[in-house]
Amino acid sequence: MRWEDLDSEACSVARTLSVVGDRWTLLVLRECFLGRRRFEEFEASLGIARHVLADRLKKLTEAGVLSRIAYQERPRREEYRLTDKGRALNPVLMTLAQWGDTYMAGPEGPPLLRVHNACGHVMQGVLVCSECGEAVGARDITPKPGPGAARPSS
Amino acid sequence: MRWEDLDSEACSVARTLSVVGDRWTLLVLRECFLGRRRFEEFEASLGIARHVLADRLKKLTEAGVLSRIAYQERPRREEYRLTDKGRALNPVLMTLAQWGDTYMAGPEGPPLLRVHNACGHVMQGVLVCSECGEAVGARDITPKPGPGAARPSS
DNA sequence: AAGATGGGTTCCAAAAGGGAACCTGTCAAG
DNA sequence: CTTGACAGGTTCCCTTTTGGAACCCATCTT
Repeated sequence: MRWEDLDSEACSVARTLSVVGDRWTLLVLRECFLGRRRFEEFEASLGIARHVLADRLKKLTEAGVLSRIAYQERPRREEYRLTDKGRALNPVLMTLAQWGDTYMAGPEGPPLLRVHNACGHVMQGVLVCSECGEAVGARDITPKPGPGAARPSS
Repeated sequence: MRWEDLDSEACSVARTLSVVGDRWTLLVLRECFLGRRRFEEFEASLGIARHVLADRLKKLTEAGVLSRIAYQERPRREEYRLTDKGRALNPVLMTLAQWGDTYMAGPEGPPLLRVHNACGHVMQGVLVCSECGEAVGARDITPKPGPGAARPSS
């Protein structure tokens, strides 16, 4: 299977990965959530090859996850900012970070904490059911075909 | 930067991606959460090259995300099951799936729905603050260095 | 005129991936 | 007792993607 074909799979995970499932893309997005916006900032903080970075930024922009916005004319310079669609990926980054906090941190503890602005505490994100509000684990849910299941090779 | 060096980055996202950040790994895990366990099942449902699948399963097993368990002797056959560490990745898969449901689904809607066993409703996972219980968005949190920040090249 | 800056593009060698064929135990059938 | 099937890999070859470094280009600054 080719990587670009993933977006036509009848699976939202696969479709999402067709956009962000690349080696570097999620790290670029991590930098975005930390406030990074400029090409050179991404390069310096990630150590990514420049042409790979250029390619990822282009693809993320085409996908509507980032937008290029000029921050000065003459010489024209553009920076990359998260769109709403991009900010909607925050839960993915948070859950990735929390798994790393739990399973990949050294004895000192996690490298980065998250403070909830509203309540002021260091927090963890907890995934709860939108309907009943209870926390949900892997075994608490049952998958069921949805309306978009088995699209007839559209 | 080399891919394997990611686990020594002072960032939990990077460390997590050093385990699951590969093109195929998250799709293998999706299959695990859907109940797939055997080599041939993974191959058939993913269309992945066999040696790549063998490599990913080996790496996930070494990382403690999957475990190999014999389901018959003579001939010895083994299957791959999620460990607790692996099941802890469920929030990552759920948030990926939900982003895809929102932004990548066709007009028909998402291909797969999730039913919460406890309350019986079709649900979305909502990320809430562990301290105050409020839903958290990208702009509601402020990162702050944690105890494991800037490890002195341990 | 000689840098410096920001944001890329080009080139080459090395690594990873796709596809198909081949290998290894074990059992079942003829 | 040879042939086939099954599960789970491994090998081989060729294409695509990376990593790394060099080069390009428009615009200020000295």
